[in-house]
Amino acid sequence: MMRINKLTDYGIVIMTRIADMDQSGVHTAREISEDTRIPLPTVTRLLKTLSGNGLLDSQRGSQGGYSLSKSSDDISVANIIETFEGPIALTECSTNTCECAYETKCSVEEPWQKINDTVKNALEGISLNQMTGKNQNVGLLNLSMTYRSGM
Amino acid sequence: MMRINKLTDYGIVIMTRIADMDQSGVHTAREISEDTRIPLPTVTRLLKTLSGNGLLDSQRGSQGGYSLSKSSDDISVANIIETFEGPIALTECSTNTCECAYETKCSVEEPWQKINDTVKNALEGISLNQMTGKNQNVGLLNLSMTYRSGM
DNA sequence: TTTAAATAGGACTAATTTGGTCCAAATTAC
DNA sequence: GTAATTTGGACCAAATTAGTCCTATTTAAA
Repeated sequence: MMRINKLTDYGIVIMTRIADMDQSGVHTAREISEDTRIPLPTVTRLLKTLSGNGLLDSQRGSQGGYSLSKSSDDISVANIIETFEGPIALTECSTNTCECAYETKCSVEEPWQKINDTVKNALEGISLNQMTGKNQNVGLLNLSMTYRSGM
Repeated sequence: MMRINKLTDYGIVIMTRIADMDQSGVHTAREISEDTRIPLPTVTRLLKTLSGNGLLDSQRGSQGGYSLSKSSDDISVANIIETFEGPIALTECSTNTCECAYETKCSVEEPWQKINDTVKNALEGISLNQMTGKNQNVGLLNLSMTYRSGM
């Protein structure tokens, strides 16, 4: 159904939640799990991935936890998705590793590249800040202005 | 990796191939299989789905086969994707059956709706004709003008 | 009217991906 | 030193996807 994965969805929920809470503060896996009701083992795994990819800073040990590595204005939905799913590409053909077993695919390659760029641009245009509750309305206005003008 | 399914990809290849060949002619599953090198059983299943959803007309019996149900200008990539994967929606939240088990998801719902609209618009803007070899360059020009102006 | 060439419908299995859990190790504050 | 954390990785279960196969139906043409 051309969905992003559930874990990616969770990842966005978690990032949004951290941004919604104290942005400068440090939050533990347990805290986030209780807050989002996503099971703890799953949350820890997601947090590891997010920090491993530089979207979160981590602090080990007692009183440790995770915090945003940069402002929620500077983190895009595309950043989060790519953390979990790799480069945004609807078909293999649009990645560099295209083998094109069927020759017809190749005539189709460039249009796909454009399609993927469009999708990627859309996702890069949404900041984490726009996903939070506080700034939701502002974010929506910006967003709809951004993409409607071209369609 | 946020990909469309392999079968959907095949579906697009098959439709493109039919559009590339004689558009008004009738083509059998065997012919298309040999042409695209996609295994026959898989091709027959895909063709059944495509005709069942109205993108292809089918004619049974000897001398039968499949043909485009309408002009390749009037068939979009979105049409083909939706045939195999249902409504284009990156998250469940953006469909009508959203249950929002985690309350944070809801603050995120509207941005997602916008994102999905963007993706959907992009895919609706690509016609099958633009995917074919002949009209490739023309199609690309149109496409890039369409979506670049807004980004 | 028989036969061959097609599509139609659906059941079924294998392969792959995804979701989720768990454990042992390393780090840090108190 | 101890408790609270993250880190890294292995592991399994569940769900989805890919692919095949069989039988029925339809149609053109010999």
